[in-house]
Amino acid sequence: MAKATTAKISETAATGTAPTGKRHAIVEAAARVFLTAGYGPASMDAIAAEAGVSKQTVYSHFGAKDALFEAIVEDKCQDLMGPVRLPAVTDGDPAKTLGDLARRFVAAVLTSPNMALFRVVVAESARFPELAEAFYRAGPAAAVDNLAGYLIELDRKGNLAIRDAKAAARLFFAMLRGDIYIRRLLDLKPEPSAAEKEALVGQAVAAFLAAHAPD
Amino acid sequence: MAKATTAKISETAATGTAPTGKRHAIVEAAARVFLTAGYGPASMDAIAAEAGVSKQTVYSHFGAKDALFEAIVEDKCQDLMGPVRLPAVTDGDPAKTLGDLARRFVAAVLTSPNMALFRVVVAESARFPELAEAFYRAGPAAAVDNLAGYLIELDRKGNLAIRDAKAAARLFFAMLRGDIYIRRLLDLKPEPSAAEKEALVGQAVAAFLAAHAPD
DNA sequence: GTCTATAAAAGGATAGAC
DNA sequence: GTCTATCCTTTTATAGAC
Repeated sequence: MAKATTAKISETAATGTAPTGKRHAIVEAAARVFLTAGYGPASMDAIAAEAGVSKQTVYSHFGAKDALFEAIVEDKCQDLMGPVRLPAVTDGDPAKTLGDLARRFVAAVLTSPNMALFRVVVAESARFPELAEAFYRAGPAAAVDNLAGYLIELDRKGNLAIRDAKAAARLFFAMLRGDIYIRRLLDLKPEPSAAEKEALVGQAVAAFLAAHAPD
Repeated sequence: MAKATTAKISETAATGTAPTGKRHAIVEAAARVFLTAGYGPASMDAIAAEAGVSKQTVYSHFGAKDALFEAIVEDKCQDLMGPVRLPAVTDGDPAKTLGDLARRFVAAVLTSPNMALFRVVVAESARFPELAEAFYRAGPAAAVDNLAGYLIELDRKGNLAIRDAKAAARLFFAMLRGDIYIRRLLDLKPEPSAAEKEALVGQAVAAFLAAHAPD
């Protein structure tokens, strides 16, 4: 409750609306509320309270509830694919490279915040089609494109036999999602343990390599 | 608007609340509204209007909104796994048997009504955990159990090398869901064409057989 | 820019007549 | 059992003072 009288330190920075620090607080609070409660049940009052500001301040910054929601989701979509990207140079053992990628994929994707984001985007896909599109492009599609490039390379080298690189990449990630992805979506299971993740990775990589063995 | 004066024909049938025909109308209307709009936005007024009855009649039959929702979802969960079940005798070619199962799976699961059901169950998994559990058991889990039995049989006969039957069955269905399942969840794609389904089936069955080839 | 009220509407649930 | 009319809470959004 104790409030500093003059906390206006860094406000002449950005171009448009100055990030007074309150704007940041609103964004973080809105993310928490939207991702735990969902779009409908998340009230602007709850968001304002969580951010420690008045409701009018929220409206001053974002105008309306749907605009705030869009801002939050688009923001979260930014760092979806960060961890799930192959390194620039991939000259090692394909099994190891794919295993590393798979490990990063399950570690990032099955995370609770990530599942919460996906859940709310799915739930609101009818009302916010652009967000569904943005999520898919920033997440699954980006991952597929990234891997497909590597698979073409492996095919060229003769390490694997890949007919349709994108189809193969999709299959790879589908195997990695596995059944756990469904259970995570339905909130039936907590984040998998390290052992479970490793089992998932091992099964998927082995199956993928067997399915695309050369000759 | 024209209403028959005496439409009470079959009401002394069931045990508890008599299915006057209006109850059935309410169930069908509620299913439509809940599955298209989602739980929150689906208003009891809209359901009553869609069913052509008064709101009080809806409350007389189901008591509250959440009870109605549970009744609808549990009802829809009944016929989830109907098509996706192996026949009693499975003595043919494993590739063909698996292909048939896969075809029925994608035909049933990727259906719009089915996706709508899954979407709403996912969205409300926090508020209705029992429904999420019921859905998983009636759908994915039942499919896995059913297939796992057949896979054990194939392993015994030496047709395939299956270490963990349930894990293998989960992998099979995960491959079948593929990337399209995500796009369908996000409402980015309509129901896949026959050719797309066949491609999905072919890819999954081939990969599965390769991954579990004996020797 | 930020706050404290307040307006205006929607929706879940109930009362009481028939 | 069914309907019409109503209550009451919640929630989005705005008005006006500082």
